[in-house]
Amino acid sequence: MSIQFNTKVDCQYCPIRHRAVCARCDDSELEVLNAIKTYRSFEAGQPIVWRGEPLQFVASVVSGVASLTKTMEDGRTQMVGLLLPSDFIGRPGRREIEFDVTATTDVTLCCFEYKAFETLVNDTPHLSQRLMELALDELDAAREWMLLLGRKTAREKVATFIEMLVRRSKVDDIEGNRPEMALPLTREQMANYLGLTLETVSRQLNALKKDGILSFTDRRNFNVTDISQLHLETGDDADGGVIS
Amino acid sequence: MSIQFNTKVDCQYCPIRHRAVCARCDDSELEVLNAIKTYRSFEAGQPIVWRGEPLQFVASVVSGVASLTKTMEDGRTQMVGLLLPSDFIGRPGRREIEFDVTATTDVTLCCFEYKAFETLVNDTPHLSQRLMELALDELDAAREWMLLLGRKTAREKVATFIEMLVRRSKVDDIEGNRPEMALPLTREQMANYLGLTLETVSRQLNALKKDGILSFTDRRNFNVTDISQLHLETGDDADGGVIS
DNA sequence: CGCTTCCTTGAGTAAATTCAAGACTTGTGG
DNA sequence: CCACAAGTCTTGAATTTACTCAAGGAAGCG
Repeated sequence: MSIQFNTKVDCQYCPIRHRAVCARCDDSELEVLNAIKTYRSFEAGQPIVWRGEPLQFVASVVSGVASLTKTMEDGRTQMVGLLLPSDFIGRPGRREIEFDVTATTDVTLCCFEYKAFETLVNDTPHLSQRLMELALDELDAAREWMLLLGRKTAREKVATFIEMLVRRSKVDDIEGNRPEMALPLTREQMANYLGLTLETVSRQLNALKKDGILSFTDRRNFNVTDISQLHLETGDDADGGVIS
Repeated sequence: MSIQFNTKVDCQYCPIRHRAVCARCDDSELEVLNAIKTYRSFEAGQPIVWRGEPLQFVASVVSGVASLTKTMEDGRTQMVGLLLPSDFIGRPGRREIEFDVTATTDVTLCCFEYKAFETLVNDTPHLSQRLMELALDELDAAREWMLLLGRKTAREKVATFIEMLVRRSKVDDIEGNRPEMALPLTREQMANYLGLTLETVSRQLNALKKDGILSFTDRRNFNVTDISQLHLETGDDADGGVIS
């Protein structure tokens, strides 16, 4: 069994307070949200929503990582989104989604009953504005990923994925030296995100290790040993704009 | 010089009236839009907006086709969106975009000055709701394309592209028999949309012709001779749900 | 007519996949 | 504590798909 995390944290102390759907809400709006929110936990591997199934709730990811995946009839699958803390599940006016949402690590969600949330959105510009921002951010991210899927080499894909993990996780980390990080996905899941096979992902990760860009403490935990070289490997800039 | 098309058509008779950003507007709202709109035309190949350049206007595509493309430093390019009539350029709160917008055929846009439109959106729920719907539609389309780019074969990619053209253009056509259609993109542009090379696109189109699925009157104009087989070739269904 | 752009087709190549075998990790039960 | 199984990951060898390179044909435009 996974760690349960169903104790409601007051929004004031919520780690995703300033990035989630509630980011623009004032104190009184936050009180309303606080009153109707519930926490739910999912173990790694569990489904959160099935494709085509009507949403019972919408939710923000509080901790952990969830994935959005599309599957073809013959089993080929493509991950079309990765939900990290502060990301949102569910869209106004869309009761069904056309991909599966799955917990890839243990996940805690801050949930709102579908209908109640919809009503609230209609009365709360701060919420609907933020939902639009989140949707546009996702659209930008999806298009960035289209470039990766269509045009990048295997090595560039893997480097880009690692760089994205570093960028997104820094939000939660204390400034300064770069702590060890965990891969929230298996080789197979990374392959499905990057449009590769699991063998190719494995080979490329080990190549980045051999080249002194990453170092691994075990198969899932690593350090970036050369962040500027990592950036060069993404193909995103001719000359590596150093990140940190 | 291309055909100019700068005569303002009254919204009432506008071909995209019921699908564009104005779809939900009532008569009085339409009057306001009608007063501030202007038409602009672009010849095939002309840039409409450069990446990073502040938008002077937002616009709906009235006729023609425009493309959104991302380019890497070394010249690799990926088309991340295709704008057909009724599609919208520009998003609330985002004055800059991170891709180039280019006319791929002669294009006519229904334009609104950026600041004026933004003000109007804030006062008009019918507009902001519709903008959200359009953004979510684009997000769905982007994710569908991620599956194509990451997991489909060259043949499936080309078949999917043709099927999408047929589906989207039917909107404007009279019901019944399938009229001749034009490819709005060169082989190279299709390749950039599909994550292929232009040679591969050419080979796959000719293979679909050889297999009796398409027939060409010239290089840019074709008929779908076997729509249900075309659907089978997209890989989207194990057994082809017949479309028409 | 000549130029340019677009498209086709062939031959050889390369990047990533497929297939296969085995190693490491973790948890379960003897 | 060890054996065993399941899941995950690595590595090698052969294969395949799409790419690259190259040449030439067709269409459009001055």
